[in-house]
Amino acid sequence: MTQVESSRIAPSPHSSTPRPNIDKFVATVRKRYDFSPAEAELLRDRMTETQSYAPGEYLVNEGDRIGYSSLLLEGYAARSKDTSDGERQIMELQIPGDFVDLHSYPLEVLDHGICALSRCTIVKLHHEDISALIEAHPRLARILWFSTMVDASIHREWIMNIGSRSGKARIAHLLLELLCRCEVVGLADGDAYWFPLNQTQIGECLGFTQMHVNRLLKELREQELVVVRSQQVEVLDRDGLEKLADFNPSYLYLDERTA
Amino acid sequence: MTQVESSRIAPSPHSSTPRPNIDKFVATVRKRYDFSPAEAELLRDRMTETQSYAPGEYLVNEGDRIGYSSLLLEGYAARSKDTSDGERQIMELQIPGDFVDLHSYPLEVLDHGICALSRCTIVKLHHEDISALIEAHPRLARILWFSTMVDASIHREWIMNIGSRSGKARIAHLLLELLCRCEVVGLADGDAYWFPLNQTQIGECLGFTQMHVNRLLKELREQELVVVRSQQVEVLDRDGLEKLADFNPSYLYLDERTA
DNA sequence: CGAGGGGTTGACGTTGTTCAATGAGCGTGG
DNA sequence: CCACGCTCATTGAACAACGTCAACCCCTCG
Repeated sequence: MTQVESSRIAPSPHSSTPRPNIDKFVATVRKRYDFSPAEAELLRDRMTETQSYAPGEYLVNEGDRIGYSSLLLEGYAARSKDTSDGERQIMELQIPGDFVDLHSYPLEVLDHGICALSRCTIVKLHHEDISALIEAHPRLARILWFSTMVDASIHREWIMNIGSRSGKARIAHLLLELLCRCEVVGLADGDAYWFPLNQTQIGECLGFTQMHVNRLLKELREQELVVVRSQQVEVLDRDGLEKLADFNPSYLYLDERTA
Repeated sequence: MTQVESSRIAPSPHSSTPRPNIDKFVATVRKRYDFSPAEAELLRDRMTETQSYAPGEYLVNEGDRIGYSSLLLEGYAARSKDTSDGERQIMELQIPGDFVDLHSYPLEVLDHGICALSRCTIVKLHHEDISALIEAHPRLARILWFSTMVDASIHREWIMNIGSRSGKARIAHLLLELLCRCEVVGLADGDAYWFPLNQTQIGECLGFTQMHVNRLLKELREQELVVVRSQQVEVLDRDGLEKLADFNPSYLYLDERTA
C-alpha cells in the first residue's frame, strides 16, 4: 500500500535521477527473459532524465515524432485516440514498470496519444541509445521487442473483451487484468489495488457510457464480486469474478507456464 | 485481378520454392524503411520452405510454441481467439505480404491462433535464422520489429472501431482498411478487391451476429456506398464511405507522410 | 456558500440479438 | 435429369442490451 500511496507524491518536473529504479520493468519481463543484473545495468545507464505529468496531461500526442521512449515509474497512463465526435477511446492502461511508448522506436511516428490518468513520473530512453544498445547486445532487442509484443497481446484481448463479452464480464475482465499486472510489480495489496480511473474513463476503455458503467458496477457490487470506489478496487470473490469474466491471464505473459 | 484469382490455385503442400516472391512484404515496409535489394536478399535466402492450407485450417493454434514464423504469400488468414461459449473473435485480417506470426519470435508462445480463411500459401522463416540475421544486421531487427508494431497499430484501430463507431461505420472501416492494404500489394482492381469472408466471419471481426451484418450491408448497398457479394468488395463511393467510417489510413503506416 | 467534479437513479428510445422461417446457388448421387 | 443436402444470404418479429436525457446527490475546494 505504501508503494501505491507514494505515487501521489509529486517529484519536481524535469529532474534528473542518476539511477532510476527500473525493477518494475525487469519484473514484467523476468519470467520470460532472464534479465541479468548486467543487462539491467546497461539499460539503467542510459536512463537518467525523468519527467512528471499532471492528471489529464498528454505525455505524447497522436502524430508526434519523438526521439525517446518513456518508462513509467509512477502513476497510471492510457493509450488513447480521439473520435470525430469528441469522445475518446482508451486502448490500453499503463502502470509503473510499463514502457509506455517503446512502440515509437520502430514506428517513429505514433498513431495514438499517451495520457496521464493520475500524476505520473517517467524516465526517458533516447532512441539513439536504444539503437546503440541493440547493436552491442542483440538479446536486448529481443527483450524490448518482447515488451512491445505483450502490448499487442493485451490489445488483442481487449478486442476480444469489447467484441465478445457481456457488459459485466467486460468490466470484470478489465479489473482482473489490472489486478494481475499490479501484483507482478508489487502494487497490489492482497486482492485490492489503487485504481485512479473514474466511471467515465472506465467507459472509455470498454465502449460504454458513464451511466452504463455505473449500473454495471452496481450489479457487480450487489453480487459481492468486486467493489470500485474512491480510486480503489477491492476484489471480493476472485474466483467468481474470473469465472464471470472468462479470465485467463496467459495473454499477459507474466509467468513461464503460460499456455 | 489475375493476382487475385491465382490465389485459388493450390500448390502442392510442403513444397520447396528456392526463391519465393517476398516483394509484397517489401512493399508494406518500403515507405518507412528503405529496404535495399541486398537486405531483401538476406531475408529471401533464409526463406525456402513453403506450405499450403485449406480454408478453415489453422496455421497456428493458440498456445502453440513454434520455431518459425510465416510470411503469407497467397490467400486470406485471420488472427483469432475462441470464446468460452463457442464463438470466435477475429483480431486482425492478414493478406499476402503480411508476416502472420512474427509475434511468436519474441513471444515464443502465441496467445492467439492463425486461421486460413481461404486457401493459403506461406513461406517459413525459422527463429534461429531471425536471430542470426538480426545479430549480423541490426537494421533488419528494426524492420521486422516495425512490421509487428504495425499489427499493434491495427489492433488499436480495431479497438477504436469496435468500441466507438456505429454499426455501419464499423463495417465501412473494415472494408476500407482492406482496400488500402490490398492496393499497396497490388491486389486491388480500382476500388474493388477479392474478399473471401462470409457474413458470419465479418461479424466475428466486428462483434456482430451474421444477421446484423446482413442488415448493415443491405443499408450500405442501398446507400450506394459499397457492395459486398460473392467474395468481392466493390467500393462505389470511396469518399462517402471514408466519411461515414471516419477513416484515416495513417495507422497503417503505408506512406511516409502519415501523421 | 457556490461551483464543479464525480456518482446515482429513472424513463424512454435506439441498437443489436434471438428465434424462426424462407430462398438462392451448388455439388452429389440416384 | 431431378432430388437432396449443404452453405450462405435474407427477412420478420419479439426481446434484451445499451445510450440519451434529465434530475438529483455527495463531496471537495475556493
